[in-house]
Amino acid sequence: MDKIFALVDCNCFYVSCERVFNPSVRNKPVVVLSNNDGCAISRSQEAKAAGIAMGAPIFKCQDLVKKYGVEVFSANFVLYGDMSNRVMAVLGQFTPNLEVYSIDEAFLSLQGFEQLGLESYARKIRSSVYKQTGLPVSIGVAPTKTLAKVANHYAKDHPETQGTFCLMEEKDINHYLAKTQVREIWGIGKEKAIFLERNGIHNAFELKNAPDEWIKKYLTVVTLRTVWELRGISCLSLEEVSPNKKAIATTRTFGYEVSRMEEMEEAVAAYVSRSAEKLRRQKSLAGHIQVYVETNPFKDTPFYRNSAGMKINPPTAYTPHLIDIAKGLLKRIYREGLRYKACGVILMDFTAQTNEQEYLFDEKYQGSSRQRLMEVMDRYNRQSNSSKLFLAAEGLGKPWYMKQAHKSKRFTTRWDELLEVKI
DNA sequence: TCTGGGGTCCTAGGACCC
DNA sequence: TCTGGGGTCCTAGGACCC
Repeated sequence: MDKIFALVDCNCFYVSCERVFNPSVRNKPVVVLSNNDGCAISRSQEAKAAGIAMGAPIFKCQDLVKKYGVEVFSANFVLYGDMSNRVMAVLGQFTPNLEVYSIDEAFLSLQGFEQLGLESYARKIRSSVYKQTGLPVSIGVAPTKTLAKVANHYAKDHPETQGTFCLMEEKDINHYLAKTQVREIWGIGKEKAIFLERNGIHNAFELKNAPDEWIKKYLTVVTLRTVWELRGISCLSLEEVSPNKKAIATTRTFGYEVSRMEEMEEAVAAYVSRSAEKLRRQKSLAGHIQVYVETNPFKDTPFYRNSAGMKINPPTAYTPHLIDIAKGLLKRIYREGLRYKACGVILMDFTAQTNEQEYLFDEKYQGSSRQRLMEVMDRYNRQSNSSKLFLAAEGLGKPWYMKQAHKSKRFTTRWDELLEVKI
């Protein structure tokens, strides 16, 4: 039986989340900023129309913000993560086969639902998500994931579709592929688009008909899969169980430029802690750790970036041990007198927690009591939705912490931040 | 003054081995 | 003067995604 994929994608997700709890910004231009209140990473239609580009540094848009009365929010990922879970729960009511692809997107298998009418089923999904979460979504339906993306874009950009679009017939598919630029295809980025256009391939229909050998030779098997998907041959299947991560990174820019070693150490310790929490959540041990630091790349002063990594043998998920190693790595790359703008910690080479090996000689990090300590910290912080329990190495004040001047409340995950309705 | 963060996969090239 | 060939593993970097 032929496959049928639906791609459900939330419209300007972060902005829409803010609008659910703040009706006063519903018909206004709205942007949500990246960490540290840096760039615009989510924009309402009105903000796009006002000329605020995706990823634009907000300080460069102050004129537009003032002129159009743009409402500006700091990123509130706790809120967005919780809203995302709610959307996914609604989608789960409509199919047993669901892949959560990102915080604001999911692929659904609609195989077996044809007799209900794909068009009307998609409309039902869309209205249910809106009714139960307050979030608007667009839905594209097609025989492959890549074509579902095409259909989804069309639904999003054309109001007459009312947010849903099915692309199931060969004739329709060819028609819409001819109207799709190669750069808009899922999997074709800037570099590949330039290469394709230089070789006379401008739209998705032309790419669909390009010779396999030529694609494979110059654009690797990855793009060949994309081409097959455009032909309606499904190469990318539904990944219903999300596999464990192969790398876990915590990297941040600072609220201000940091020079002192002690502050750098605190930041590294804090980022190790965040990474190790995620590591333990997926029940893994890290066999390699990488630390990097960098100065502000936008300044005239010479840019410095350096990283150091180390094998961890035997692998561990014990935060104090990881912090010790990370601090040692930091010492190797830290240069006195520089002003650092960011640093990061990356854990990788994971093994399963059940394979934990005992230390033969070094007893400092050994023993089940250490593991229990981590379990207790994780459980408490998770249940209280906070990071009240943390290691002193992270520092108390965290003066280097990112700026978040326009942050909304955690309406859905904190009792003390619930939405108040005044009558 | 102010410029995000977190992932995956693939390839090329070097080191090393027999 | 002439100086093999094939395999694996690791790392860095590119390209892409949201």
